[in-house]
Amino acid sequence: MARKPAELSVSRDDILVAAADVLQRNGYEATTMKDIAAAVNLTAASLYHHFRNKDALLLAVLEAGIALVGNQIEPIAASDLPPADKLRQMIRAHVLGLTQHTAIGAAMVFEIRSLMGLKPLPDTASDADRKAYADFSTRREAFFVRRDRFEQLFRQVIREGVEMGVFRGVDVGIFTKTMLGAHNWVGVWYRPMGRLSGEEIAEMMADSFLRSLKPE
Amino acid sequence: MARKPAELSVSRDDILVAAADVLQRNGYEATTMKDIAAAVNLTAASLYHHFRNKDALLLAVLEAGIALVGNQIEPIAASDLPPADKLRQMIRAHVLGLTQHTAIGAAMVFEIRSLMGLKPLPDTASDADRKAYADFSTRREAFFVRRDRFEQLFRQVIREGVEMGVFRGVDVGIFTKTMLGAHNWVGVWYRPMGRLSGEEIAEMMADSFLRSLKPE
Amino acid sequence: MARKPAELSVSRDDILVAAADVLQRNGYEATTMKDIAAAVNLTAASLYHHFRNKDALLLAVLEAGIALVGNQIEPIAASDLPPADKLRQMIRAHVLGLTQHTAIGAAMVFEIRSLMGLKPLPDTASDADRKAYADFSTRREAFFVRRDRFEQLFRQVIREGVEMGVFRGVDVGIFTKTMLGAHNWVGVWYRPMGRLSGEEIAEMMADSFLRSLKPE
Amino acid sequence: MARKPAELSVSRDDILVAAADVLQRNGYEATTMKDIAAAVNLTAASLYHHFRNKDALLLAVLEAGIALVGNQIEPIAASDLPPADKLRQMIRAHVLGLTQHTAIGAAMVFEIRSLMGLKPLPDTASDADRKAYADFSTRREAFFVRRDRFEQLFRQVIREGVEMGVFRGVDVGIFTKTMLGAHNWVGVWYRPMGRLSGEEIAEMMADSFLRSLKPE
DNA sequence: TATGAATGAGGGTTCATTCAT
DNA sequence: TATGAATGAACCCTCATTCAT
Repeated sequence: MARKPAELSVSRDDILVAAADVLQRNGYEATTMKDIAAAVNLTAASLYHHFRNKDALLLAVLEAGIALVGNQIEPIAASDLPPADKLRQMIRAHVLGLTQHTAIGAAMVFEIRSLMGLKPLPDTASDADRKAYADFSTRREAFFVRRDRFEQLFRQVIREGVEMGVFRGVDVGIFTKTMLGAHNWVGVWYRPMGRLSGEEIAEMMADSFLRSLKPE
Repeated sequence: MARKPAELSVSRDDILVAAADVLQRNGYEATTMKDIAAAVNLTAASLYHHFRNKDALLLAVLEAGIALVGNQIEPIAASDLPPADKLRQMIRAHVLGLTQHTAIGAAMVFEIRSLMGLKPLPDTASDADRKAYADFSTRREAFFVRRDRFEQLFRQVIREGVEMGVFRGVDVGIFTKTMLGAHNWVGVWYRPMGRLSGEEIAEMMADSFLRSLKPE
Repeated sequence: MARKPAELSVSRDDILVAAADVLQRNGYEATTMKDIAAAVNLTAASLYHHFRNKDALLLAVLEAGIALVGNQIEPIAASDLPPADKLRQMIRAHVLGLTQHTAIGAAMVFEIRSLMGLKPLPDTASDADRKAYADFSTRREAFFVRRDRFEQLFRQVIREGVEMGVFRGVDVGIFTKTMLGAHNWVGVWYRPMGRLSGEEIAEMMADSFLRSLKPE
Repeated sequence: MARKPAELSVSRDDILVAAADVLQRNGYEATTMKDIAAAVNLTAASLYHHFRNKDALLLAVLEAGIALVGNQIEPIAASDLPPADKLRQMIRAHVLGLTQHTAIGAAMVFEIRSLMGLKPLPDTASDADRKAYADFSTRREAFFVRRDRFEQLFRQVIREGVEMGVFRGVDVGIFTKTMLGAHNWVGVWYRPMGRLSGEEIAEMMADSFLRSLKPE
């Protein structure tokens, strides 16, 4: 009534990767713990050794997602490249990242709503539950903060370029949303073995948006 | 995929009675919703039409229990009988009530701990959950208040008797606890078809405690 | 033992609108029939007088969604406007439509996955069930066909413009996906009472993409 | 990859004491092996080095409980004191014992039901399991025998006193149950640092019951 | 049409228990 | 001895759906 055969027990990260994959196909709500467990050859009960509950697993996937893109974009944004070059690189990095990790990328796009919609604690929660939830809430907040910060980075390059006159006078907010919407959608339609590589796609998208920003 | 055959759908009270019975045998924690449902020929899911959850069911049973004895004792306590007569009647009513409804009586004795130990809400609770829990908490508090008040009634007759000198100078608190302990235990050992009737037992117990109170 | 207060009993369309709204907030899987029913002051059971089941309701919402945008875009696409003007009008119509009906727009974006993931009929299905399922499948197919056709319309204007040399030589597929991704995302971030109107946003987005297509 | 800090690894008795304490608060069914383990700074798995399973742990606690009171009362009952003195001492010893070890006392009161309700062996049990179960059953039986014998001791003094005419002619069974019920309840309401000491309480209760037995 | 009561089918989670380390 | 990882079995509860009224 216990134990796994052998094959090097699964790590927390293995689960994360598999979970992202399952989530991409089914969505958070339609995905069962059993589904995720099966993807790593465990039982649902075993997942609870690695994650407190389903919500925590989702959060971990999304944290991985934001780290994935954030770690790429943030250094570029912090560099002192001129706006056009900086934006081009940021777009390329973003799109490329999403094509390389479609599962996590798609989770970022589709499952954030689930993270927002999570039910608060009932008044009946034990102290331990409350503590755990507080931790969870803190991390959830941190996630949203980082995500917002991420958007700010794009917003800033664009604003800078506009102010310096190297970009035309677009509405910074709308342009950013437009661009990020296009990026996000990549995770929906991109197929690894398709006609074009992620790099080519990233290049094309960067090109499109930069052309769009060219001053008259 | 639905419906009950016929036989006049079960009422909330039917469930309560059956639940008390199952609880007496197994205890709250060891009793499953399925057990209770089976006792009224329903499925567990159906119970949720009548009670929000298992806790609410327990509370309802206990409320019925306190009402059972309270409704009997309170009028007697409010009467202007002399202390000895009043106490005698109260004891008889209490013990008799418990022998007549052993299941509910036993629940009162054994399951209150479960009612106290119920986990508070997690911080994740929805507003609806919170509202429901607040209602539940209110009723739970009311239950404890009524139970304490119940004990006060016994305490008062005894104090009155002692002060009037018709009872010996016992420690009111200890004597009350002793007496109520003896009563409560009746639900544990009384068997309906036993050697003695509930009335006989009630009579004997009343007699014992009143003799014990006789002044030197 | 029934009856709704007054307010002219709910129509199928009332339900559709309300359902889209609830879906936008919670997503299909997390939305219960009770949620939707509550939004139109009905009970869940009553919904089944209007829709065969939850899937059918989803499909109806999505059909409404595709009709919403399709009915606007198709006539424009069929007109003989020059590519640039035609595309500009199509973008404006699409974005404007999505801002005007954010709920339905968001459903189109987020819930299609649910429509794809629906589980097949159980082997135990009755003939009536099979018939209904067949009808449902047919309509579902039609939905996807129309949706693909919708994308083709954009693809065609762009191809035409490229071939005529009025647009630069973009990769038609990638550019279309990029553009539609940006559009879709509008349903996610657009807020009715925001700083800019839907028309302004639509105008800006059309402008951006057309500039991006300008030949060197 | 193990080891406890220092503090002289836990003994079987440490676990017993801690377990009784946890049981008092939560009840057997609501108590998890993890709860008990935590109370002695172990993990649940480690408990299995000391007790075959959860049931065995419960039995051990109850055995300790019956020994606690039995070892006190049995010698008194075996002495040749006159009935009134003997009963007085027995009551005092019983009540005092329960106030001194409330946790074990409460377990005796509340958890015996759990010991009775234990589920039988599954048909799939191994021979070793069957053997262990047989041992367990034997010990469980012995426990109940000793507990019944314990009650008999009280019954006998009372009968003897009645027969000798030093006690009034009470119904021996009912009086014994009444008295033991009152005793048992002490574990429920007694609080160590309360207004009265365990000895004072024991004295008062003994006094009450002996007065109650005084012949007319 | 509308609904209350009922249910089968899960889904998330907990828990006692096992085993390799 | 001690423990971490794993698991089967259950349990509470939810939900889509049905049917009699």
